[in-house]
Amino acid sequence: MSNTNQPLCCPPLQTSPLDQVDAKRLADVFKALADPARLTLLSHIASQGEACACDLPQIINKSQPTTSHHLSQLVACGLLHREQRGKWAWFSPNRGRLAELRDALGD
Amino acid sequence: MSNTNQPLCCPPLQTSPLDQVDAKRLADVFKALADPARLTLLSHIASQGEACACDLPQIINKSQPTTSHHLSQLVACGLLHREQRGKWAWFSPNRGRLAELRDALGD
DNA sequence: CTATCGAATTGATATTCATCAATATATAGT
DNA sequence: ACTATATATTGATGAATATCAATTCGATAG
Repeated sequence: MSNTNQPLCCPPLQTSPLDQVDAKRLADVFKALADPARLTLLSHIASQGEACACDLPQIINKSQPTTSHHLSQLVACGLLHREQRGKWAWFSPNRGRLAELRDALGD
Repeated sequence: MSNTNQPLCCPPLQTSPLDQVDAKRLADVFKALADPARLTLLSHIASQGEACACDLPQIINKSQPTTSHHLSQLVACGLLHREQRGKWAWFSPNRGRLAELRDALGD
């Protein structure tokens, strides 16, 4: 999907009309936030600073594959970073991306 | 759906873990933003200050019923206000709600 | 090299959602 | 009341998505 290191897009929503490309890019990120389980994951990870994948199925009360799937989506749209440490996968928030989102919403 | 005049929810995502109720509430609003057509509508309306429904199908290049459906969703989650003026329906942004969303994302 | 354990992928299913054509509702003017 | 126009609702359909069980992939330890 999108390159996580590249800026997301666009001047603030309320300032000038979005063009088609930016609307699609933004929608893809909001899509990732449009699910209670993913919001819970993101919030949990962001408030801790980081979290091990091994602990996350219990946080959202879903199976391991489902949890993995949600995490992948958050990584794919650049909201989370993933790091392998030995056998374990650790996730941390991409606060820059969250700031970009805030800016896109705002004035 | 949710009461538009009531505050949306929750301390910032990155500050403390969302509880289930807040996660659901937030997800519902993000769901409304998770579509390019709705983002385009919101952005168009917010940058103009207001807009007549009559002009909006051409903005997103979709049918009148589809456009109406998208507008309803944006109103339902409190992102847009709707006002009837004679035969026409006018929509304006709920900037307060957008600010709440920004706060929910941010630090 | 093999066994083990954590995480991702595959395949299947049920649900949600975007979209449009057709129809209904509402508002204004004659 | 009747007509015309703007918007909403209904019903149907195809596409996308969340979820899990089963399997595969990957990494470490013996």
